[in-house]
Amino acid sequence: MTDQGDALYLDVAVRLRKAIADGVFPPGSRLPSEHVLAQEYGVSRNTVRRAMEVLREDGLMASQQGARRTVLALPRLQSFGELRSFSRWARSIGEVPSGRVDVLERRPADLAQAHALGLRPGDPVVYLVRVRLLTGVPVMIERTAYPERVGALLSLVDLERESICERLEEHGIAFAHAEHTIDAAGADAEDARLLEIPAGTALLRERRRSTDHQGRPLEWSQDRYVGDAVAFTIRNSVAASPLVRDRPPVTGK
Amino acid sequence: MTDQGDALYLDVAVRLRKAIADGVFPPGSRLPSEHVLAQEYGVSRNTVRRAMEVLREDGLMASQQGARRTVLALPRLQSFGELRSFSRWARSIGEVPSGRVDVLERRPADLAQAHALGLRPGDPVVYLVRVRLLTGVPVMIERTAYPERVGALLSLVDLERESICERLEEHGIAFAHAEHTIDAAGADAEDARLLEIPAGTALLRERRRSTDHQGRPLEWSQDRYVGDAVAFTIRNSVAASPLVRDRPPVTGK
DNA sequence: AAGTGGTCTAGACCACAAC
DNA sequence: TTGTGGTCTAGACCACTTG
Repeated sequence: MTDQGDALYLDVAVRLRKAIADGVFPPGSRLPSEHVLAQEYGVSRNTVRRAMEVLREDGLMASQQGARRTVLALPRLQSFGELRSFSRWARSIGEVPSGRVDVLERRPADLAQAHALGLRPGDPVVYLVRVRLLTGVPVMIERTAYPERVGALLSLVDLERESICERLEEHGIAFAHAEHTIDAAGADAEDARLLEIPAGTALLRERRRSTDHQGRPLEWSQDRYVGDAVAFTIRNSVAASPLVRDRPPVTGK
Repeated sequence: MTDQGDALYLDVAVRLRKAIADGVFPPGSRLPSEHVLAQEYGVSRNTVRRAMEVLREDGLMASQQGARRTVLALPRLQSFGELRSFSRWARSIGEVPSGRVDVLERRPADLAQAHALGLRPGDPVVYLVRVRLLTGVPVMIERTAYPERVGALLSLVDLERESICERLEEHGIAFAHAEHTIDAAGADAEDARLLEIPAGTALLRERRRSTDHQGRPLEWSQDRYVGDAVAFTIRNSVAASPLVRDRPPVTGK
C-alpha cells in the first residue's frame, strides 16, 4: 500500500502466479527448486523465497523442508494480500457497489464505541448507518462510529457511491490494520426493515476496529450481512504462523 | 510444524514479545531500530526482521517505511494466527472440550463431499456427526466427511474426549492447510434437536476443507456454531492478510 | 541531512526428503 | 548421497519519515 509497486519479488510473484495459471505448473505438481527459479528469473534465491511467501499467503502452494514446493490450486483472480473495502471487494467480483444512508449524525459515544475508539463515553463521534447494495440488492448494514477528526472528512465523500476507505486515503487517513470479530445473530426489526427480509433471519455479524499505522483508531463498525448473499473465506496453514510457545525454549541456542 | 523449534528468529520473537508484555515497550511507543535490536540480541538485522514478521502477523506491531515500528497493543492471551482445532481452542480458553457422536458410518459421497475430497459422487467416505460441548454445554455441530484412508483411522480415536486432529497426527496424517468459508444460517430441525435450541436460531456456519502438505484432501466439514456462544476473531494488515471476502460457494445448504 | 525500514545480493550451514 | 527448503550473515542501495 505504501508503495513498492515495483518491488522485484512482486514481479517474480506475478510471473510465478501467471505460470501456474497458464498450466506451466499444474496443481499437484512440484515447482522447480528455488535455485533454478532464481537463475531463470535472474534474481537471488532470497528474492525467489520472498515471492514464494506471497504465493503461500494466498494459499497457492505449500512447502515442506527437504521437498520441492507443491502447487496447491488454481490461482485466484486477484491477490488477497490486502484488506479490502466493501466497494473494492464488490468491484473485484464484478458487482456494482452502492450505499443508502439511513443515519448520519454527530452523537455522544456509547460504551462500546468509546472503548474501541479510545474515547470517554459521551465524547462526540460521527455515527453512520448505511445499507450496502450489490447491483441494487441490499446485502449488508454498516453501523460505524468515527472519531471526530475522521468523521469530519465524511462530508467530502459521496456516501451513496464512493468508497469511504478509498476517499479518506486521499486525505491522508490510511487504514492499515483491522481486527474483526465474527459471529451470528438474528435480524431485529430495524435490520429486517433495512435489508428487506423477515425478522429473525440469520445474519452474519462482523465487529470491526480499524487503525492506522500507529494503531490510532479510525473506525468502529458493526456490520450485518445477509447470510446467503455473502460469505467470508479464510485460508491458513500451519507453516504460516508458528505456534506461540508458553515458555521460551530452554535450549541454549 | 516441521521443526525449527530452535530457530533463532523465534527466540528473538519470544524475547521481543516478552519485552512488550513486561512494559519495556508500551503500546503506542516506537521500538528501537532494527540495527540497534540486532546488536542488542547479537543477531543480524535480517534475523530481527524475520522476528518482526512473526509479531506483525500476530498484530502486535505496525511498520511504516522510514519510521520506527509502533507497538500496537498488549499481547493477547492466544494467537489467532492459525485456526486451531476445537479441542485446542477450548483448552486455550480454559474450557473442557468434549464430544457426543450422533452418526459415524461409511456411506457414499454426495456431490459436495466428492468435489471437496477429490472423489467421484458415490465413492465411499466416512461420515461423522458430532455435537461439541464446552463444559457440558452444546455449542457446535460438526458434520465431517473423511476419505477412506483417513476415516479408517477414526476407530483409534476416543471421539467423545480426544482431538481427532491431534490423534491423527500421531499416525502420520498432518493437517497442514485449511480453507474456511464462514456465513450465517438458521437452525433446522436437526440442528435444534442436537444443540437444544429453538429452530430458526441464528447459527454461524463454517465449511472447512483441510489438506496435508501436498494438498491432498484430509477432511471436508460443515460446522454450525451457536451464535452467542462462539465468535471468530481475525486480525489483518494491509501488508499481509489471511482474510478474504469471497463470493458464496454454490450453496446446497 | 540523518535515520529508518524495505529491498536485494551472494554467499553459508543445517535438517530433512527422496532417490 | 544428493538435492532441497529453512535459516542466517554481512554487506549494499533506495524511499521514506523525521527533525
